[in-house]
Amino acid sequence: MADEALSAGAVARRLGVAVTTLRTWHQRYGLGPSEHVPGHHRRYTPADLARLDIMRRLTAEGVAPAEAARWARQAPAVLPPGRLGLNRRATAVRDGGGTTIPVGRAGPVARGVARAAMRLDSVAIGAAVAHALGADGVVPTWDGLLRPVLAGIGERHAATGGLIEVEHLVSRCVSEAFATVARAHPVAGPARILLACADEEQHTLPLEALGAALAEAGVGYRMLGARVPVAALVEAINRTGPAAVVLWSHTRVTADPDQLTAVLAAPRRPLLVLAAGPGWRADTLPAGVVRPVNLAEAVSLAVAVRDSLDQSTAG
Amino acid sequence: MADEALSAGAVARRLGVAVTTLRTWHQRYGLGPSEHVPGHHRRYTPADLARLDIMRRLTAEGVAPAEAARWARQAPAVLPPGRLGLNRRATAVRDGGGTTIPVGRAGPVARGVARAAMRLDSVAIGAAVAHALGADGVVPTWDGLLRPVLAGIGERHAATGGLIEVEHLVSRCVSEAFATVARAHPVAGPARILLACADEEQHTLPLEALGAALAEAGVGYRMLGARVPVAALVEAINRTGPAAVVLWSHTRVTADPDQLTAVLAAPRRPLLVLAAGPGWRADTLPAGVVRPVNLAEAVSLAVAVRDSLDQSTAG
DNA sequence: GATTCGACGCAGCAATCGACGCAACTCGTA
DNA sequence: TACGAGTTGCGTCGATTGCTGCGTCGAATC
Repeated sequence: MADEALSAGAVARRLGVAVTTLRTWHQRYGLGPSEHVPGHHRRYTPADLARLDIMRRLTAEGVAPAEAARWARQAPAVLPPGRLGLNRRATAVRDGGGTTIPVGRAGPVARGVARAAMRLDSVAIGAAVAHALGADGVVPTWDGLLRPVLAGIGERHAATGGLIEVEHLVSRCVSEAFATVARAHPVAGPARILLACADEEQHTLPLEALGAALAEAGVGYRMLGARVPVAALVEAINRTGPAAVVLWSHTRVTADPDQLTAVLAAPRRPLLVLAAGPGWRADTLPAGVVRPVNLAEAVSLAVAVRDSLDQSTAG
Repeated sequence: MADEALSAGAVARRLGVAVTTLRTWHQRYGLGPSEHVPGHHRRYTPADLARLDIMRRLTAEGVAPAEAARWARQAPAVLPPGRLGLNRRATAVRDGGGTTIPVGRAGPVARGVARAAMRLDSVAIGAAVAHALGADGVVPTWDGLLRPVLAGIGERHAATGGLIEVEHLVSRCVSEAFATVARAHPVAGPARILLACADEEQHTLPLEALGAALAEAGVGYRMLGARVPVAALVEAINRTGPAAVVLWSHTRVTADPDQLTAVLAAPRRPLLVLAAGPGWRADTLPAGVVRPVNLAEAVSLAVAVRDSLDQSTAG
């Protein structure tokens, strides 16, 4: 029970900064004990300590102190990437065979989309996807409907070599649906999140899903699209100074960690760098890069960044 | 006191222009912070930001920067995002260069799109393109606006090697706009036209333009998308029995005439086979293949096929 | 008596300042 | 068709500004 309240000296020693700095942070950035009577000693609760720890970590990573403080002040400890378990088990429904796409137990809607895809019926695909997006939202639709269908097509394609036209057709329809969602949710503020594919990477759909989810959540973003060379990515970062950068890599060959290193070494280093997609290997990622396991996790991280204002130096 | 005043860098990042440009605008057009002591840092108030936003919006609409600045300077600081005057050039103002995309004499709207593209401002691009599509229709917009801009980007990309991210961004925006057009014109009848890229061909945009134009004309079509192998194309033809097939090839390497031969040899041979795109060479095309020189020609051919078909079945 | 408080000052460094120049685009003219 | 004039965005350079961490000092707190 000794963690009730820490004195300023104890906190300073624990964080590795001077006591005076702690006072400065309190005065300049409002980053102090939540309950403090002027003139009396500061007593830091564990929550205050967590805030200060975020501040310390961000400044250690090169984020400008004022910005780091803003981030730390309004962060309800979002940095630990918690597991958002959502393995929803569906009831085992048997469905007929024929020339279809394996969708596993993704439900009847997925099966319907798969059949429409085999018919090359883009109207039906678009209608079904749009309806699902409107009814369930982007993230559930992606996880529960689109990813299973696309995975099924991919599986089939890998096994038989055919079905390429089906894959393209579904991709286009899904892409259109995402674009419609994004257009239906215009975002007022400036775009603080940059979405880009890794170099040579041409799978844009997951990034578009993320974009649609962000638009749904009211977060502005900039989408660079497929095959972004490192130089172009760094230039875009310098030009627009995003708070977060999401780099998507679908396969291992496009997941060159040097791209992430280049992003981290940019003059205007983003607050948050996300390495998304199955291509990245966790053990080769440079320090300071977060690897979301989920669309949902990527969205929540990006939403958390939204509230951080820019103004790198002006206080 | 946090968001009262923005630094120059923060404003530049928010607008998507370089910091030096901001200073230039201040010096040349008097478009700077209302209270600024020479030698001291510039602090932009929300009102100043609103002025700059007017400047940004006007330039994105194609207004010459000097004129846009004049407009923004004497704006009552509170101009909601209403539609301002359209692309009418009042006085003969010379329009300069800078780091832009050459659009030739394609008009102020093209220049506005080019400027917005350089700023990676997808919202402005999408709005301008959507407005042009709605006002002028697909074919004129493609020939008069989109193709010049895209050609300018391509030229510049070929010359300098950069600008890839701009190219992707514009492509995506245009693609979304086409999709929106297609969705706004639902076609009742069956899809009799099949649109496909040649094998290994990945430029989809011209095909999407054709699709949007067909939708606008009330002609149903099926879009297969990029990189369609010959086998997949033939199978799709057999499965759906289209009256016309459009095969797009952008570069010469993807324009293998054997693909056209295979289409002509399909069990359900289409009434009309179009070899579209600059990749095809007229002297190597098999007999029975038509080569449209234009988007307009492709559209009119497709419309003709539809009409003749309707006559034969319904008459 | 040890520690912390608020206030103040100082040195290092990143961002910005003003000035200047360059390259590129458009347009009028020869 | 070629070329010069007018515009425009932005990179560069040396100087300046202002943010940042921390030390110091007299008074107050524990």
